[in-house]
Amino acid sequence: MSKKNNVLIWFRQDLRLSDNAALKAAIETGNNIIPIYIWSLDEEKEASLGAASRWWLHQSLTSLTQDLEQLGSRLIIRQGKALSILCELLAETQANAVFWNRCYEPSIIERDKEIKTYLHSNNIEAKSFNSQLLFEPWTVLNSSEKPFQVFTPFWKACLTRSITIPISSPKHLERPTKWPKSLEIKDLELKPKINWDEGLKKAWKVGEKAAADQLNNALTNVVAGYKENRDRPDLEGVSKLSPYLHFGEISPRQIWYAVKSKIVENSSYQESGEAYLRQLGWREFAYHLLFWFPQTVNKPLKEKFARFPWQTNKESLKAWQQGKTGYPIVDAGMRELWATGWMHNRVRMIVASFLVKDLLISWQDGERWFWDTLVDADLANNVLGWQWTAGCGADAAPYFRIFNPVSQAEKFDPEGNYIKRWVPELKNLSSPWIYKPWEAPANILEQAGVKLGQTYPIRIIDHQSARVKALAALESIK
DNA sequence: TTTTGAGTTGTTCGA
DNA sequence: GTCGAACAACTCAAA
Repeated sequence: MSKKNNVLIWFRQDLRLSDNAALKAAIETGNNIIPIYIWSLDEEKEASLGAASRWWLHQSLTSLTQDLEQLGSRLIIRQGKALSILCELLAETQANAVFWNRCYEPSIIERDKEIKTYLHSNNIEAKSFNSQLLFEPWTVLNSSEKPFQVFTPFWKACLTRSITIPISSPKHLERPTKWPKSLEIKDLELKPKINWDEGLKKAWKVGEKAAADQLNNALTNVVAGYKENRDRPDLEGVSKLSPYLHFGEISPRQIWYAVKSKIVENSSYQESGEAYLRQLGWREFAYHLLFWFPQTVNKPLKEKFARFPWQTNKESLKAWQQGKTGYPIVDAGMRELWATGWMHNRVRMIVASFLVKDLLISWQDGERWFWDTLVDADLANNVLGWQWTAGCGADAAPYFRIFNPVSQAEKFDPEGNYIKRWVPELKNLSSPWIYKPWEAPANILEQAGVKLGQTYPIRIIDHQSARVKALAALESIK
């Protein structure tokens, strides 16, 4: 019997065993599989994780390790520059191949190219696969062979293509005769040093199994009512799959086919099902734009926005970050974010519009805060969302679309339950005062136990005049 | 080739 | 209270 070779399977943003194209290809070589994870702190600068995402990663690696052990395998963890670590591991294990699934952050694309070139020149097989997107960004072009900059035609073009059917999990992984050394997960120091993660622990179960449960829950309880409830932060109206998607604990193809089969089962599911899948389309669009316009990581796509008169105001920024703006819906959102590492998408738009258009603080400041506090922080999606709100991105919101934080709250949190949950000091106020406590009569405030400036902040800005200023600022860059 | 209409997520104003 | 219009500029695709 001939001795088998070893092959490295390099886990990155694909922390799952099912529908993992690189893993499948590694298995098909018939060789022994050595699963590895490399924590490259300094190297992946644009994608280097924020605190909430690190917390998630710790849990996710723990879960992946357990899942691999069930297959008789392990996860080898190392820390350092990816190429150096790969070379070390190749030497230690005598492996002759490295397989991975592609990432699309510009700095990671560059790094991975260098790694591939280096390995090939040293006669190591290095192969990358698509397991994170429905469509590779370079394959979706308009009739002039250029990247789309408007969502609807982009998505229409996508829908004419076929989507690869997901692969099921392996039952067993061949192990090497000798395992290389591994760090322990705790050595990566991903968990916070001070104990601020209680809310995250309560809000989330992490890992591939949890992702599948979350999807099943969404298929049963969310997707059918998606069209109607997706904008309601007070209800269970969205799937909350974003962090699982970011870390690759579930793949978009798995979600795609799960929703499609629900539609086939029950045609009344169709309209909402397709509205839901369209959101996967937005994720694709974000990756597509980041690939074609990598400078948008920190620069506005619409160049005239480089001249926009952004304000620096540390106090206002801090009030926004801490959920102390005096606008209940904004504060509720920012506090939900801080407590759970997540915020409802409708509320993300409201708080982002408030930062960018009411406070005139740059979208990059908002983007950084979201990056650090979201468990689903994802470069492509975060940049698209903030540029869209600021009006400087592809297919952006029109400049005159300035969200009114009072009417948005009245419309999408009609009972005020979302506000009451996250801003409990207002819980005894009723409609309409809960949306605008500064207009409430003194006796109402008193009955509700609210003292503006003491129990709840006085609003830091007047929306009506802020709106006028924002329009003038936008006029100034025309 | 040129033209035309439509395009995730809104607000305000005046009839 | 409800309703329609106006609020740019530009990309894209179909006519």
